[in-house]
Amino acid sequence: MNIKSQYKTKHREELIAYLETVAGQHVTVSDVCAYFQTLGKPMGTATVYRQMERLVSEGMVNKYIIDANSPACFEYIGSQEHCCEPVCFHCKCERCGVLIHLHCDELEGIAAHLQEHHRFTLNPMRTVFYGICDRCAAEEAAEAGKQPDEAQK
Amino acid sequence: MNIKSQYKTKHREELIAYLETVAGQHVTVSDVCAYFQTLGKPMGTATVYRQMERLVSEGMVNKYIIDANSPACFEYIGSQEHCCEPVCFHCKCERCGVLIHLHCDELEGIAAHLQEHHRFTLNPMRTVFYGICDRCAAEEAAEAGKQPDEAQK
DNA sequence: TTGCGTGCAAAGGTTTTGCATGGCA
DNA sequence: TGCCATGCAAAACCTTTGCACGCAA
Repeated sequence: MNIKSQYKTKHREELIAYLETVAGQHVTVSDVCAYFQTLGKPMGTATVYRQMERLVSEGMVNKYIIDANSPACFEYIGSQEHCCEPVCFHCKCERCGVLIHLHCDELEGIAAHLQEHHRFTLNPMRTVFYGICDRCAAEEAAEAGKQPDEAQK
Repeated sequence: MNIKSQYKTKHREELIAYLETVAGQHVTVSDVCAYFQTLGKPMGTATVYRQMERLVSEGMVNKYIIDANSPACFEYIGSQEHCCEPVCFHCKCERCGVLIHLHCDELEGIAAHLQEHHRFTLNPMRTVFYGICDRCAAEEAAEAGKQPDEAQK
């Protein structure tokens, strides 16, 4: 699960530094490229993809697939210092994009259940629950109330 | 949530008939096209996409987005004739990529739990549990035993 | 007859890959 | 010095779209 090589290049450090400044938000590869472009320190698309892939497998960054046609979103989560004792679960609102961190014993039971009954070793760092947060649910309900036939799109 | 038009074309009927025969399994658009190709009744890619989109909005088919690089998976659920809930959960192995789909009452409790205790409306169609399948876990353990430093790739 | 459905091809966008060059250790 | 990282460009891939024709109602 660990990555071996890893030269500590300037690009890598700058990328991590930038990600830290937007921790808790989601950024796309093109966001990253645009940012370094404006800094006068352009970073190639391939480089960003390759570094992101590595950061994801290192557990330092989460990757979210919102939609097949949208670019992937990345979120810096650091070294999970805040998630040390219990496992940290993430819920992502598909509508407003808010990311909710949960420390919940009952959810931890999922991992045990999957292991025992389905022989599947869950990786909570990589797993994201997609859905609708309560605020968006309320807003959608309100919209549906106004225009019952146009709730979608 | 309903679609208006709807001519009852032959392609549509044949597509639904095929989907019924693979109910409970995942199929991609290219699977569908390949199937009709072998039947000598080729169906255009665009047609399949357009019909699938409609079937999804009609609630007859579920669409699953597993990974940014994988094609979307579709699953026929019909008119919910079969007793259980139409939604299934997915486990994706990070190592070999195998996709496991589960119809599991205990996992469905998660949705209820998230709703009641965290006010989060889970979307099981978008949610994928990442982890390691049992076969890969066994292989990794074997590799780790042989060569502790080369578990990956 | 009207207008949706279909097929083909091309476009759109994201992500990956090949290869030569540059930088870290 | 060796090997990884980078950049550029091109490829690969899935999905959508435009347009002309065919078919359902």
